Amino acid sequence: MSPDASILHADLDAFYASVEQRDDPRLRGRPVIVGGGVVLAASYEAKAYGIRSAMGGRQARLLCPDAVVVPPRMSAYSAASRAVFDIFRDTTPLVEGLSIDEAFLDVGGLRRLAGAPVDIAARLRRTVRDRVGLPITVGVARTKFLAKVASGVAKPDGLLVVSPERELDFLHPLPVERLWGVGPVTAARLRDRRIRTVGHVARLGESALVSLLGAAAGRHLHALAHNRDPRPVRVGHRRGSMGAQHALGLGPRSPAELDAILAGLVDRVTRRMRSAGRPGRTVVLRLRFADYRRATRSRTLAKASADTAVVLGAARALLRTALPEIDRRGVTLLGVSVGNLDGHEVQPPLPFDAHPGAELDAAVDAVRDRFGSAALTRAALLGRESGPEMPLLPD
DNA sequence: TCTGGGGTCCTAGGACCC
DNA sequence: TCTGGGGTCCTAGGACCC
Repeated sequence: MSPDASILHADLDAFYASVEQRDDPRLRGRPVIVGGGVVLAASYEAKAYGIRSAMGGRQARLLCPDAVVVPPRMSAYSAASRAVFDIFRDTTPLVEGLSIDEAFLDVGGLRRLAGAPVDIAARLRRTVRDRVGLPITVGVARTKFLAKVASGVAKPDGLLVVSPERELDFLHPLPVERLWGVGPVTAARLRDRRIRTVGHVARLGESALVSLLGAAAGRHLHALAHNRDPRPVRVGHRRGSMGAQHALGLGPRSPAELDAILAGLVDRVTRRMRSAGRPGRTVVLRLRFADYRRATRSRTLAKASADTAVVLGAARALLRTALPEIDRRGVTLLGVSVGNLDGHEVQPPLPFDAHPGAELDAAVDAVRDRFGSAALTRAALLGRESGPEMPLLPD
């Protein structure tokens, strides 16, 4: 890991809402909500009223009746994202995208060429503002995790560098919710133990955290609280699954309706898989019931496929098995995703007599059973010298 | 806070193999 | 006759992220 604070986390501010304000001057300076049923993004003017992403639309309008609600324009956001990522890649070849609106950039090797990380970050922010017209916040630190925390603290439209000698001073007073991987459930679990800040987490032993949160989460949190995060910025890693889903509302649905929706979802997913050249093996049916609890049903194909008919066949079989439960509980969301992209074909086990090494395996087992492993080793050594006619199995 | 759409990673049990 | 440990794959569920 570089001893320098040279990892940037660049994060567009209120991305969808900012694109809307950029493209329609009447929206600038006003509270803007993107998305109707649910808030996909809220401008900072709307956030001031307590509106957050993923909030119900009704609740949002109650908090701020004057907010302008606009439908999402995904293609405009994709285009803006591509333009911003082009600027990222002009800055450094080491760009790791995290989502449509944020990325890590490693600028460690660029000091002589492009200046100190803080100068590179400032220039990056200016360029994104000038060329794409969007506000972006950049955090700079020695580790990915800390760079992300820094950008979160610096938002909106900010720049924050955490120098290596001030890392824990910066980190420890922050609330635990700032740690990557601490959501509502984990935060509540920690709060019950009076653990409220990152500093409190750091003072806890790793084993205490592991027993509280499980092995992976406990070790992960312990490491982050001490700013131990050795992960490098990785270029060009590909996603492991692709999916599509559709929310349904509360009305009853006939099996024929569900089947039609399912076919539409599979068509969308397999089109994307084919255009990406990424066949997959594990078909997952995603369900949400009327009580908003979720369930998945999955099935793994012998061979990876991006074929509509093949994936639909598997999805239909899964839906059929779920129909009784859907009947009882009602369904409010249907989704299909395909994982195990590029997964290798699994060879079915060969029948005993077709297995090329089967006789040898049986002979080896027989020798071990009757004479022990020492005899087996001796036989193997002799076998190597004397060739395949060496009798392994005494009659 | 009454509910979108797209993902990631971890856990845990069972099957199966060596 | 009884007793092992380790590894992989599959399925299902859950927490979390943007």
